[in-house]
Amino acid sequence: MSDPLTRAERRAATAARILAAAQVEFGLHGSDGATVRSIARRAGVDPSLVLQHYGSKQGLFALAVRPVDEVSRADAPAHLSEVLGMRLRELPPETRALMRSMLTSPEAAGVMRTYLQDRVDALAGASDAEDAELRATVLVSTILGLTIARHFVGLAALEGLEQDRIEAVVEPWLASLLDA
Amino acid sequence: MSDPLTRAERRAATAARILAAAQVEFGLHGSDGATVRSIARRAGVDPSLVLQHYGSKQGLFALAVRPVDEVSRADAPAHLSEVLGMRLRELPPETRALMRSMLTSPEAAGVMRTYLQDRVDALAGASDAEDAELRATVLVSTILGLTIARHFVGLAALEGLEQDRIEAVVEPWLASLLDA
DNA sequence: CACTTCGCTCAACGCTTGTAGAGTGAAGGG
DNA sequence: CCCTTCACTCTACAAGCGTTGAGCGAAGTG
Repeated sequence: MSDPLTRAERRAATAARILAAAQVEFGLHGSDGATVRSIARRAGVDPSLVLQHYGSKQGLFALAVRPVDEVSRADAPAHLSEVLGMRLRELPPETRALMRSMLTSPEAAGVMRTYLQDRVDALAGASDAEDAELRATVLVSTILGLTIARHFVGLAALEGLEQDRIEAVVEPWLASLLDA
Repeated sequence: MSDPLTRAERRAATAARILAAAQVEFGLHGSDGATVRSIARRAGVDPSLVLQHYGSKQGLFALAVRPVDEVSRADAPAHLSEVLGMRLRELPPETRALMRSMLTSPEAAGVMRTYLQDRVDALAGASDAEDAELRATVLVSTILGLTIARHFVGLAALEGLEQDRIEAVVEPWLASLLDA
């Protein structure tokens, strides 16, 4: 069933375990609140091993919050409802880690800015209206706000799994911003 | 011109200076990143004096991020455009401090949740639609997202002082959410 | 079976943090 | 003018941090 793993494979496996643990810890406590020791504890490993693998806490953080590049869709607006749906569900670990630190870590803020601006550009490029970029920015900011309100602040109306009802209200409203 | 200040007055003045310094530092670096020493340095005071005045760093933080209670308007929706305008300008120090820490400090998150939920309730109470609370929550979350995108992430289209143009796009769009 | 490689742990460092307590010197009351 | 009060500073400590280098023991090689 399971082949005996080679030394390199075992090493790669623990490296991956450490990275996953780091994403969880950064996602729970932010880039400052999460410590090398807490990450190591979660990965079941000695603290110094974390640094042997990733050089420094900062290097590990940079990897942990790197967004997985999504396939850029031609039909950007149609892609929107999909993104909205994902942001209202459970967030993937690297997204959680990035968002948790975006207000206190300049590095995370930079990654977030680049990521969001890319989204804005893709969205604005699909339109040729006067205010295209501004409208796209407002739309992206709205999804950002909903994600924070849902997963980090915990506003009552966004809790629970009445996700369909939320999308039913939000989606047409978002669409109306681009049409106008 | 200036009356000689009594001892109590001088003490109160330095206390206020420390609180103001704390709001700036918390606003710049968050509740963890700001240190008692950095706050004291900014206030031109010894670190231990900070604690003699406010007991602990946490106590000082709690005071520093306490929202100034605004007069609750009867015409909540009309109040909206005013709030939106303020959030697009420079943020007051206590708001900046609160927002900076809302993702990494459970205490700040709690204060923010209460504050936003109050806004939602005031807004939803003015309507009697089916989805009133959900729509109010989405609206409040949108303003939150715009504020973060403008002041903390720095999306290009929200920078600069084209505030009027932004409001011209956003205000009617927000209003349409409540009317529908 | 001997020898090397190397993934991993152990122990320790220098530094910064929040906080406590003693000390100081000027303001204020008799 | 003396003596108390007290706003403020100085010094110190224990804890936790990121990071480093030496050592161990099992996996791989001949």
